[in-house]
Amino acid sequence: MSTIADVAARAGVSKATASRALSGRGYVSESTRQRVADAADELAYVAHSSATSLATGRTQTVGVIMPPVDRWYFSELLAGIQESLFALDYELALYGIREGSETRERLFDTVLPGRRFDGIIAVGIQPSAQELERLHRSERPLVSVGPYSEGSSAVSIDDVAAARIATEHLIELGHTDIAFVGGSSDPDDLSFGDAQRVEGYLEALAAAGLEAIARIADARPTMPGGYAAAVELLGDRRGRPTALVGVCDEAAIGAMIAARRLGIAVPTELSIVGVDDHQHAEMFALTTIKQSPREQGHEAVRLLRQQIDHPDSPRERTVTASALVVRSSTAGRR
Amino acid sequence: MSTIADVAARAGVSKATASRALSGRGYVSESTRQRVADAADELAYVAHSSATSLATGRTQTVGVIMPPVDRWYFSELLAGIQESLFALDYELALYGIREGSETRERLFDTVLPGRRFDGIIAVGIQPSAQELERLHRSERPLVSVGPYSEGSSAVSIDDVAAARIATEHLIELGHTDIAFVGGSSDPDDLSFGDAQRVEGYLEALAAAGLEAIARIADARPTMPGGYAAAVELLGDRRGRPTALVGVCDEAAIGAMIAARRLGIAVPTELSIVGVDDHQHAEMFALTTIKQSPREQGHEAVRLLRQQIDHPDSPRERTVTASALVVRSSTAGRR
DNA sequence: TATTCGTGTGGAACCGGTTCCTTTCCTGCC
DNA sequence: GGCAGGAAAGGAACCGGTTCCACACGAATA
Repeated sequence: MSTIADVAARAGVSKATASRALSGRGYVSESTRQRVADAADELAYVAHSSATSLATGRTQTVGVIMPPVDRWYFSELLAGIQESLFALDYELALYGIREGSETRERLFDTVLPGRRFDGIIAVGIQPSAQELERLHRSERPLVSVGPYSEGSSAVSIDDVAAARIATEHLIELGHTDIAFVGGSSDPDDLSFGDAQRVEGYLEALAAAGLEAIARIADARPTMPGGYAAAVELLGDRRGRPTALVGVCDEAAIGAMIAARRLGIAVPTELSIVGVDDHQHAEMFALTTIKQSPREQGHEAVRLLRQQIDHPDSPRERTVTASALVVRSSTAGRR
Repeated sequence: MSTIADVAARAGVSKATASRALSGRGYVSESTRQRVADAADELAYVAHSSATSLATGRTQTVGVIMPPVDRWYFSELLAGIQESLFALDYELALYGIREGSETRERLFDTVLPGRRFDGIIAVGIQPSAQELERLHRSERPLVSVGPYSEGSSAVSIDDVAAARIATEHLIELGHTDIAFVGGSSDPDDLSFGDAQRVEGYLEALAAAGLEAIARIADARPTMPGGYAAAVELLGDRRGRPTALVGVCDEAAIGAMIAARRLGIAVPTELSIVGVDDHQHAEMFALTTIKQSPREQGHEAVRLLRQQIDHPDSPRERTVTASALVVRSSTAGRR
């Protein structure tokens, strides 16, 4: 591998001039710029990123901390972040995080401070006060996706509103027995956004004076999770709700499949609404609240770059809109 | 942020000694080692990774190139790679790649040579001869997952065998009209493994003298893809096959849902078998061929590390086993 | 007693870039 | 003709680590 000294020697100039010629900063005559460029080409020279970042203090790398990407939302979000970063010539260092593991500790204590990332994107993470302090002390821009904490930029969907809108849709259709699929008795099991959705569901019920009928079924936010919970919920013919809100589309689809197997017609006997507008929602004709995680990824990068380029610019919070998409999994109560 | 010079000054020793004390290499008396450790603690010192890698030539970073993680297989694989790398204290730099984009060119020409990765894991990528040459010239260990190319280690599933076993299972059950869901008329649309699966299907038919009945339905390897293809395939009551092989479980499940909607009973009227043992397979009682992408991720890292630590060790190829898991989506032909 | 050897430590070079500062040269203006 | 100022280029310092080498010291060996 050739170094800039090799390039300089070949072009007959000093390292300083070669560096200026290649970066385009500072005075270099057109003819030598060309000579240096040719020399670099011939040697297939590519700057050593560690050397560059040591000299400049910028790593051109963004650290991304997120839960396992096995849910559609996260994989889409990651894709969005990836696209934007690649376009801006930033590298993406990925850290998976399992809630409550000691890996988390190591991450915040050693890894993040050691790698001098130009910025950090934290997805669905509610950092502890101590962790937040460590992050802020490092003075590096931080954008969080999902939870919002004072002092850093954030992009979030209004999960409360999303679930509220979904629930209101059912109420408007005349339903008075509406269950929620995808809560959890153990709040640690619930990601931040999911907890907010439970709240939105409860809010809508309360606003309609229906708080007494609230029923929250424990379920992981996955298709099998929704399936299992719905089997239980719908098994009792008598006490069965006439409508369901899924914590996410996966859970809602799982519930829909369970209903079909139990011979319960959707939407005539049971209305179902989800949240996300998952790629499968259309195929199941699922009424849902549309989110665009990919665009949220783009937005997160935009906010981060804003802070990297203008460290003194104020922190921003983007709340992306949620729109009801009515398909045919919901109908008026008979 | 404090540097090793600060630590050395505080402990009253030279930079050299401080470095040795912290890394544990070379002679340092126990008492000074302790003093240095204390000083580092007090200053919350963490080594600057760019400086370290410039000095040592190792970056403690592995580059991972993979398709978008929107398929279960890839997200599981990524999780496996992530776990193993984190445990070994390596960073993971992620690059998404869309087939045939010019991003790919930039990746191989500039990004990969510039970042001095200690190793590279390429997933589902068939590098061109030129790309391969660039990678090898950089002398960095390369492990590919999926495709296998001479001169680098690889971990792959035997996709041909997997689809063959799946097809043979149906043949043994007496089926003689077996279609494949998830081919593509445009081979560029097909990832490497998917193309192999088509081949395995054809092989099994040929071995049973059934090559004449081969029918391959174009479909993206997703649930909606399988659904759409199956709707078309099963729409014609007369010419409809009695069994289907899905290119992956997602496609197979999509087909299963299509069958249900069309009122075709599974497995009595239609047998379906998939490949992967996706997390949803159990819920749909899908007979399938089990893969363990997460373990493949672990294995890829193991192979890579082997090459990083012992550059002269021979290249290895691990082919992970596939086992038929019989559930209740397949039955004998009536 | 002189030599060797194993420890412990510091100075300085080095990794490969970037950038500050200085010098030289040339053009334009008073 | 003298001087200011801008363009072009090189020398050297610097970023923050690691490591080679030299040196000092005490104990063991000849």
